[in-house]
Amino acid sequence: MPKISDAHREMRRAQILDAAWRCFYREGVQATTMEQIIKEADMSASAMYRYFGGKDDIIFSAISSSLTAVGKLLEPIVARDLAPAVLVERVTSDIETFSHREGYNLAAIAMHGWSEAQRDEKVRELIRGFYLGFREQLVARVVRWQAEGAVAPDADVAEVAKALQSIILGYVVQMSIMRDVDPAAHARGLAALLGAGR
Amino acid sequence: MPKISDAHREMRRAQILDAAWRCFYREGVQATTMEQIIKEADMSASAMYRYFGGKDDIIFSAISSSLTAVGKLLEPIVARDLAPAVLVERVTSDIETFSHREGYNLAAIAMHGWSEAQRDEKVRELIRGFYLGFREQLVARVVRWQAEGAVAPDADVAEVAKALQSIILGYVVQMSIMRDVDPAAHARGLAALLGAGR
Amino acid sequence: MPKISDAHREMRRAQILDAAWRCFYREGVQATTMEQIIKEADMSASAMYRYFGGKDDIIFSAISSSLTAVGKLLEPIVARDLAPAVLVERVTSDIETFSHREGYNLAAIAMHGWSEAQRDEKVRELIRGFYLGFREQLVARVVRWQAEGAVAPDADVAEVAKALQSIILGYVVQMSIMRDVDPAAHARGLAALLGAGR
Amino acid sequence: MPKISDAHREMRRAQILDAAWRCFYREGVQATTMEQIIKEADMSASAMYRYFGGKDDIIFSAISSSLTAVGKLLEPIVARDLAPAVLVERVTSDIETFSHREGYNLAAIAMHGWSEAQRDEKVRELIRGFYLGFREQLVARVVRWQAEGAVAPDADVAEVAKALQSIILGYVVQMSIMRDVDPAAHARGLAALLGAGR
DNA sequence: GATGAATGAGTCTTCATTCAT
DNA sequence: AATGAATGAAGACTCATTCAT
Repeated sequence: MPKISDAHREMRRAQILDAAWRCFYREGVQATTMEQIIKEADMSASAMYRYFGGKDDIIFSAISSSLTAVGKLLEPIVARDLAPAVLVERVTSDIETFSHREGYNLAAIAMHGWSEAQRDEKVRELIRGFYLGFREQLVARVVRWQAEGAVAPDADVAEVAKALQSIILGYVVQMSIMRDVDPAAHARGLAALLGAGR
Repeated sequence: MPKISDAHREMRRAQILDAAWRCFYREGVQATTMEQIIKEADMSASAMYRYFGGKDDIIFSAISSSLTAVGKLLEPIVARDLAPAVLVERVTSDIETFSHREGYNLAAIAMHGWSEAQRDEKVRELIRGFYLGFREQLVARVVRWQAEGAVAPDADVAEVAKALQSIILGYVVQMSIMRDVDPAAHARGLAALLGAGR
Repeated sequence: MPKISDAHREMRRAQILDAAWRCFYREGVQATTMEQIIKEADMSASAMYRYFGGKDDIIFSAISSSLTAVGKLLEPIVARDLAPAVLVERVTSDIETFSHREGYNLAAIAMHGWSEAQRDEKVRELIRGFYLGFREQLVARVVRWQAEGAVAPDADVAEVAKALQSIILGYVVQMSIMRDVDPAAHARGLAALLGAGR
Repeated sequence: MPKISDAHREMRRAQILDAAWRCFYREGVQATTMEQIIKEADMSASAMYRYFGGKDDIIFSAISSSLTAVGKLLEPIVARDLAPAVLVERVTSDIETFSHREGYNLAAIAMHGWSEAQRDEKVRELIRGFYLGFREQLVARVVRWQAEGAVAPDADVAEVAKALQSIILGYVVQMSIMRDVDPAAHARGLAALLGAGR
């Protein structure tokens, strides 16, 4: 009897979070009203409050689920044995693909999440934790590059990972603001710059 | 006589925009209320509407004036003859300094501005225009690096500038979310990565 | 077969009314929500509506059953042959005992009932009817006091009963507001005052 | 300039509290909506919130101002040199007169206040403090009766005052529930009862 | 007979903006 | 030019009640 209830509950929650992101993407997180989310999710106000404690809960859960989705997307790429510029290309390319396939702009969502993080410490901790986890994976990647001789043996791997993460995050910014970047071209530009290190 | 009025007007506008940023930084752009700005600027509601058309006008003007300030800060650095990693270090270092000196977090402001850009096309055009202008300066810088042999002669300078801009923007993201980056270390990490291009 | 059903029905109704009073006592009658009663009675919303027509029905029935309980409590006391001050002491003492034994504060319940009576004529009629019935018993008591010479032969027994009822009701008020009254002390104070009539 | 503001403020607050009592009297405290008070006070919702922090603030202030009014009414009566039954008659008679003159039923208001006191400790403390203050005046009165020989010299004056207060409070209850009491008849009944103490 | 998810109307409160003074 | 009291519309959230299962 309650078996249906549990699966049903998760389905409803996902339906609501999806609707929320479609609104957040269009209107911004704070400017989105509960009424908009409710209408987008095609349910009643009171039904919504059965699944989430309130607007803050929806915002937090939406950002959280978004990060989980991005994590699932990027983890396998970083695990592969790719050179720096190629890694950046694959990551940015997958972000682009994911954005368009899912119907909501992942880059726009990131901007809203970062903004929200500035005013809500809990959200900042959530995003920060996720990014630090991703950075750990980058560190592991850099360690292997170092073993292969692709990175100087005396380099601080943590510092390299931070620089690498800057490039990826900066791409997302340009993707959502200038909208004139392209994974392949960006990777070529990076590769040319990498050669400049000599 | 109207000269004083004009100067007065500009002073009042600046006072309001400063107050607005202090609020936006704490609360987020959309979540900030006019009442908060009014109290922070220490003036009456009606006085406020004498200097700005409304909330949207304040948001747009605040972002615009912020960009102008950042432009003035960065232009001289890009004009100097610095190697890539050094350039990035100087730019990020100046952003850090500027943030703390002015009493409001420039990185946080950037997040809010980018978020706002996703829902207000006019704001996006404003920021985009500014970033494209900055990129032009980076292109000029890359051209000179190419002339000096620091960048491969067959590289597309626009692509290189975009990659460079990613690094700077990504630094700002990490500065506002992870808050564990440091201009010098970040530049060292980048330098190590640049050497990887061989 | 319908006999069990009837007994079951009455048990369920009593269970609900008990739960309702525990809520009313804590939250006030109007401020109590159906959800609170439902949770306190540990049943489903729809089950509740099978036994009562709605919130108003529960309120009315709860007050009614409460009055019945108080009636059963007080009737035997008034029937006994006690002097005025002793009667008041026994009545107030039994109200105190009943309050604590049953786990819900009878005096608090009275306040809520009286308040509800101000806005719902049906409730007022219910309580009024009960109090008039109790007063009848007091009248009978006063008649006997008069016969015994304890009350002046020319006194209007109805007026004396009203005065007596005031003392009892006023005790309940002080019990729920000041919470510093005690049946014995109160009766002693009354006895001292009674002597003042000479 | 702000001189008008202060007088204006108090006038507005009084206007709102008056409107609130008219509503509380009809609907009960909790069941009264802000919309009703707003309409009754003939102002906008936002204007209301300029003068009171919210519904709870209005409730508390309304009860508080009501107690102050009752205090002003009763103090001079208790100060006079009257016999017990006469004192009760004057007090109840003035409460009756005040109720009808002011256009809102003071007894009904008392019921609502007592009920509210059961669920809001701050309200209970407010009312309790007021009643204890009134009781102090009664104690002073009893002391003088004792000096005059109208009360037994060994009686505990505090206990007598409590009994006296019960009679007054109980009258108010009967006034609002049975609505068949009358100050003079009630005082006569009390006097007959007082004589019963011999 | 029982459940608990769903609802629409309503609740308190706040907002950006205006206007009499 | 300046004030700050006032507003109508909208904000988040809750309620008593019903109905498909």
